[in-house]
Amino acid sequence: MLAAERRDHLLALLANEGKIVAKDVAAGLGISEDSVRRDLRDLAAEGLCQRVYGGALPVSPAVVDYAARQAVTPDAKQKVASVAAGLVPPGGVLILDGGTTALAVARALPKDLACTVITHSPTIAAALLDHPQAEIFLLGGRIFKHSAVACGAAAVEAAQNVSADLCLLGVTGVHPEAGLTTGDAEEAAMKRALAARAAETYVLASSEKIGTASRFRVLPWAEVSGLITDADPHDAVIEQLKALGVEILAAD
Amino acid sequence: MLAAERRDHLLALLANEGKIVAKDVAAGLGISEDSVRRDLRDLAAEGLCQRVYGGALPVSPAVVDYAARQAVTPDAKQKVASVAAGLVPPGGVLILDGGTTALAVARALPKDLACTVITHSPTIAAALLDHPQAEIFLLGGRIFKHSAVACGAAAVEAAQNVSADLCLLGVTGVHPEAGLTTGDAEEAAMKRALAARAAETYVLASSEKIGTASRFRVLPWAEVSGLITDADPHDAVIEQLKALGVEILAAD
DNA sequence: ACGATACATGCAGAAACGTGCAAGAACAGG
DNA sequence: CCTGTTCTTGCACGTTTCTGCATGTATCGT
Repeated sequence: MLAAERRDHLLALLANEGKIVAKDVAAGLGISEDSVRRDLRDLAAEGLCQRVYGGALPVSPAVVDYAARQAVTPDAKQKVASVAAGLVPPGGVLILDGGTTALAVARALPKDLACTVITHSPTIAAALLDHPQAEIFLLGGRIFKHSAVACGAAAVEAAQNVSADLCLLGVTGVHPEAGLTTGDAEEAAMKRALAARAAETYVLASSEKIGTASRFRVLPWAEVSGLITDADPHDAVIEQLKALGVEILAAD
Repeated sequence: MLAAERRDHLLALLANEGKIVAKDVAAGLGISEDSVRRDLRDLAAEGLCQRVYGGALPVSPAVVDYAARQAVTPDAKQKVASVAAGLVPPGGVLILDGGTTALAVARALPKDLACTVITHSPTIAAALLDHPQAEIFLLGGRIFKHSAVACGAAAVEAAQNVSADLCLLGVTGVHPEAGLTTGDAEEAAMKRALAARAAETYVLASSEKIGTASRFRVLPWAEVSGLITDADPHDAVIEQLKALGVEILAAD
């Protein structure tokens, strides 16, 4: 059995049965559990399944979204979001990325702040509906289900027509050499397009992302104004970033 | 049964029944009460449920509401939405307007329907995230807070670049002479732009809108394929519309 | 106040996990 | 055809996580 064939088999299984039990699949196909686990790990990295103890489950944006809406935002993200929200001046124009941290920023914006928010996330646009003074501009395009944001050519094109004072970007990896990274190429391109349209770009990264890198680069450090994080300011990685000239905004 | 699966099961149970009794679940799934209690403890820690003696309850009434909102949708809109959802063929391209009735349509679409939905409503885009087979295309633009949809020049321009088989339009007034009307000029223009991009246009209108007119005209009857409503087919206004050549799809 | 039930905690066996390693297959270049 | 490289795969190992049970404590209903 070819590796790619196995991969398809797993995805089909996931679609048909709604779950994968590593042990059963290994026994069924006559291969080792290690291979199954490796495949699942890869699929999960690509956002095609959700890895859980014992196997995998389908990525369920509904559940994620549902959980994100109801769950108390983790403390770290909350702190980062508060600091980020403080960067937005009255009357300012903000480009806000998608993702849970950015959503926390949207919620952290003062309810009566008169500003303009440009976003490619329908979730964030919806969250800002109860900010009566905020002008919301939505960037359209094909919705990328994994992270629930508009991506692709149309979205990038739409982004070309806006300009902003500040861009707040969420990423999955923050690494001194690799720069800012994320797990999907389309998303990386979109974030790049957003950052290019703002005078200043600040990155939102809770501490667990510091020192890690994902597959696709978003931006090098030269194009980033600063990093907003709850990580220890004396952390080795943070110190390295400071040496690179990155402004560090501590959230704690 | 996977641990994560069990967790989902608990959340689903919570949403559907509004409560969880640890003992019953343990017996039902054939696992120890300890495991159930541990899961509930974890879920509570994440803010996804409220732990109580003997089991758990939803964190807030809003949670049950979220799952049950489908049912909570006024009956009339629900019926209209069901009929409308039935018009969408597998593989079809649908333009879906904003508004509560259209939202009901989005929810009424079969979860595994492979179709493309084009919308200018971030709310509807978000609601469609849990339709894994649906391709979502979001039309961007300035968000009109009143109805939470993208409107204005940018949105109309974005609409020019798409084409669809079917357009489902919500309106506030349905009148034999006035045609379809709504309360805002920008919205009316946007709806017009959407209808122009689809081969067929059907209007969603629960009975209370029949025979009324708002300030701004959306479309004349000549450009509408049909009307989906729960109003009595023998209603005087409905009869008039039939005479005008409007196809009436009764929802009851 | 009492018994019954639910609970948290610690513990131990089992299962799943990640990692390093080596054997083998696939492949490119000479 | 041979050789070196890369990638895949299964195995072994130590580690982490899960689960059910036992224990003692807290809470509930009567």
